[in-house]
Amino acid sequence: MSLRAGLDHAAVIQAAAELADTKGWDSLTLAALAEHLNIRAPSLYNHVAGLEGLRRDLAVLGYRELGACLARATIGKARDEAVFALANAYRAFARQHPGLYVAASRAPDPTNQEAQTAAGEVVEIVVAVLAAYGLRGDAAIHTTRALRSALHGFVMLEANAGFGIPLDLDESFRQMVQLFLLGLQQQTHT
Amino acid sequence: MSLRAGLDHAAVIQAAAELADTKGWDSLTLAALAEHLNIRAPSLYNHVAGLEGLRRDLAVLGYRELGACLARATIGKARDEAVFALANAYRAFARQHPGLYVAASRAPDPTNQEAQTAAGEVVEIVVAVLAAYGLRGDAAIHTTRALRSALHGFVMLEANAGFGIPLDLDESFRQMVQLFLLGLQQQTHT
DNA sequence: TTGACAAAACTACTATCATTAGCTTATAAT
DNA sequence: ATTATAAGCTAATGATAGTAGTTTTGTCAA
Repeated sequence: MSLRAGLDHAAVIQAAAELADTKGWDSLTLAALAEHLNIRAPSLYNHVAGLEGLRRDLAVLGYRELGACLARATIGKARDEAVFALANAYRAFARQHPGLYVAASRAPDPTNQEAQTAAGEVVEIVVAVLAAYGLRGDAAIHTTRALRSALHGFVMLEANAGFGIPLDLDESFRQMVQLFLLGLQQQTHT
Repeated sequence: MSLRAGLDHAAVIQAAAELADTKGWDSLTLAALAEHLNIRAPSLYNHVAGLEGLRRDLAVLGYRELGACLARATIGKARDEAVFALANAYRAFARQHPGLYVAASRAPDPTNQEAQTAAGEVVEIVVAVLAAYGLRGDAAIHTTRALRSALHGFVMLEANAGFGIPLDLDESFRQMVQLFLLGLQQQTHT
């Protein structure tokens, strides 16, 4: 075993993701991360561009993992079945990776091509699922935004205990997706 | 003019709201607030219970102002007209008061009756608007959660520049509310 | 095998911020 | 006028991010 920690960029980001998921996004500090990795805080600057850089890099990991999760869930499915699978996978990801999800809910760095691509792929999956309803062009974008808003809003409110009343959240989520699908059906009918 | 600043709790919270709205939620620090008020940071502890207490108190102001805003917008309206008015007022509030909105999107302090009441009144307005569609009991709660999720998700994504593509956001928002109403109509038909 | 180089880690330091403790003084009620 | 309270203050501590400069280690080529 070497005396040096032997970290690289990926290992640091991975450790940061674990820390954010277990201790919370707000508790992800360079000091805590350094302690977790058994190095001194300034050594982290060899791998990430400060706290902001760490958060940006974590966002990219978040886009990728969320995208992979959604792709896995929707493969081989279509229309309502695909939408339900997408929605459930989205919510499951946010619950299993609360810190990484928050990281991924930040806007991708406009100057970073990798970030743009990874974030774009998440959107593409939603667009692809909705394409089965005949949505194209602007209509596809508007509807994608609606679905994303509902999913994002729900998981954020859930994570923040924003729903006060103790009524089954699983059922609320199912009904929300169902409501979206009913509306979609009506909209594409006309 | 007195030598003493003569602040009280309300004035401090009000100043904090302005600071959060103009400089951003993350820039709301006790140091910045104290400077803005021309006092020293420790003096703030005469009015609020630290940074966390300030945020909790700001949340209460947020619930109240948001509730008043929504009530004003929906008074004298019913059904689809009321839902559109509510949604537009909700989004307008989040845009005009980005800091206060973030404060209000935190869960109300369970030990603070005032916070619970203020937050509850916001939910009550949404429930009341949806009551016109014959929703009662659990169904009303599920549907309220769906609408809140969509609204919250949209305004948060909008505030974080989360919608990458440069396509008219006003139109996206209108279509999202329309989609919700179409679904609602279908759901309550059966 | 050895030696040089780049990377990874370190120490030491500064600045900002939240927070506590304890002191001072303005103000308002008596 | 006196006094009690509350609003402000200074001073100090501890956590954190970040910078500068140094040491050390692993690797790779001579």
